[in-house]
Amino acid sequence: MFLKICLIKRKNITFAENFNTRNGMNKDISTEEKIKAAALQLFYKKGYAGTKTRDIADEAGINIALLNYYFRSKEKLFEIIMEETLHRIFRGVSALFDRKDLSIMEKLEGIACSYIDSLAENPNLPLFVLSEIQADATGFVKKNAFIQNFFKDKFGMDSAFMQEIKTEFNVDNPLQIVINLVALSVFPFVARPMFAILTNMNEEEMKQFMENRKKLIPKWIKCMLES
Amino acid sequence: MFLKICLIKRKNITFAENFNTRNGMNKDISTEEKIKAAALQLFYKKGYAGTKTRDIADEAGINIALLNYYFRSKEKLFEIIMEETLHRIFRGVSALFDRKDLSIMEKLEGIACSYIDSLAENPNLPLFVLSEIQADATGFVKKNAFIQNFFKDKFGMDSAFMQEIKTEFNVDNPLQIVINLVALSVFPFVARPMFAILTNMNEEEMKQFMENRKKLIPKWIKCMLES
DNA sequence: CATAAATTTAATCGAATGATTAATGAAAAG
DNA sequence: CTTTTCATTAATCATTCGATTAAATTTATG
Repeated sequence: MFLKICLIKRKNITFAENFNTRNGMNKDISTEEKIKAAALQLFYKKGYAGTKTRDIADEAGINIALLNYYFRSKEKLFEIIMEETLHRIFRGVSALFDRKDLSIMEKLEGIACSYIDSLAENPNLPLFVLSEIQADATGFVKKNAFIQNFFKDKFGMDSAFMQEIKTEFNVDNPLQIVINLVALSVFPFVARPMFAILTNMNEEEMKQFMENRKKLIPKWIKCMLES
Repeated sequence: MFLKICLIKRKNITFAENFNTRNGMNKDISTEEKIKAAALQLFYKKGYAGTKTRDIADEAGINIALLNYYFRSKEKLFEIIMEETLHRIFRGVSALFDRKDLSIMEKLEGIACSYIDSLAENPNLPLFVLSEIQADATGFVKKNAFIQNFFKDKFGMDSAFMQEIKTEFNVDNPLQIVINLVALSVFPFVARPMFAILTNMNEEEMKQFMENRKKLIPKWIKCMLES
């Protein structure tokens, strides 16, 4: 009963309204956003099971009850964050692929750059997404069905992009190349925690290392395509 | 008190003795191994926090108390599995690197092959290791300090191998190449759950895809080194 | 066989965890 | 100013979870 009322209430108040009326013109971040920001950091680092609602509340500087007041449950909060995360990832790639003025090589370069830039800001993101899928693949598919269609559209065997690669270069399986591109861009971030331990690199060295790859990866991919 | 006695007791019985006397000549797998096997599968898939002792017990077909009888706690069991996992990973690479009869390219080829072969049998392994490090890097380092020295020995900037690469080929940072080798070999397994969802590949197609890479990766690496 | 030791089980304890309630404080509306 | 609505808190409930105990069963030993 309580929950039903609560949710109906909140439906009438969009975030924008709340933001402008209640808290008075961006004065400080809304509670809802504070919770989401805290939850995101913790989920990214410790995963769903490893993150406790009390930790989120502490990190956000609020009461546990507020978390449920705004998001109903830990699981719902998680779903929202996962969904926003996925959209953030795919939106960037999507925009790049819709541009008609870029050649294949330019698009490949663009992917590497945009991945590295955005992951530099969220280094824990890819490992978070991948391990949650590993933990519960069926649940993930059920909740994020859109992804399959998206991928089929852009990277399916008979998509424009894949056909172009196949004809322009003489490659058997373009999927191998696409995987390589993502591997070279994303893996250093996935392996970053281990990499940091092994190499004793500091923050700055690590950043420079990744930065260098933005120019190197397209070179490597090009030489794969032409070999 | 109970625990102390329990542990002291168990120290006098090595696994081999137990195996041959108690259960009579390999007749069936020892309880200890059954628990470890079940725990490994679950830890690999769901991570430390996501795996419940009751699930391990169910999977192994035993009582929860037995888990603590043999391993004292969930955490100790986890540490054992993590340690064995790490040793399994590094032992293979180590053996390869100690061979004097192989050229650099042969070693690089060997790494790709051995990674792909062993990960084909434990596809969930890399994501497990990497995400546990992400969840608690300091704890990991404390418990597995040997890794740092190992890596410094084999892949440190002034190790024989790295120096060889630097002189034989004209590469600025050999670490970039090593990371690429690992990325190309390991990433497909890390991304496997997502990859499976996106491409709708079945088990057999996936296996063939990975198998093909064993020959492709050395080719790609070679062309990176020579470009 | 009888006794001791090792293994296994059922029952349960205490702490942690997700969620809820009822009360309080703050802001908006009339 | 009063009333209503929304936001926040402290306290607490119900479950889950890791761990332990004491008893039962099995296996080894003299």
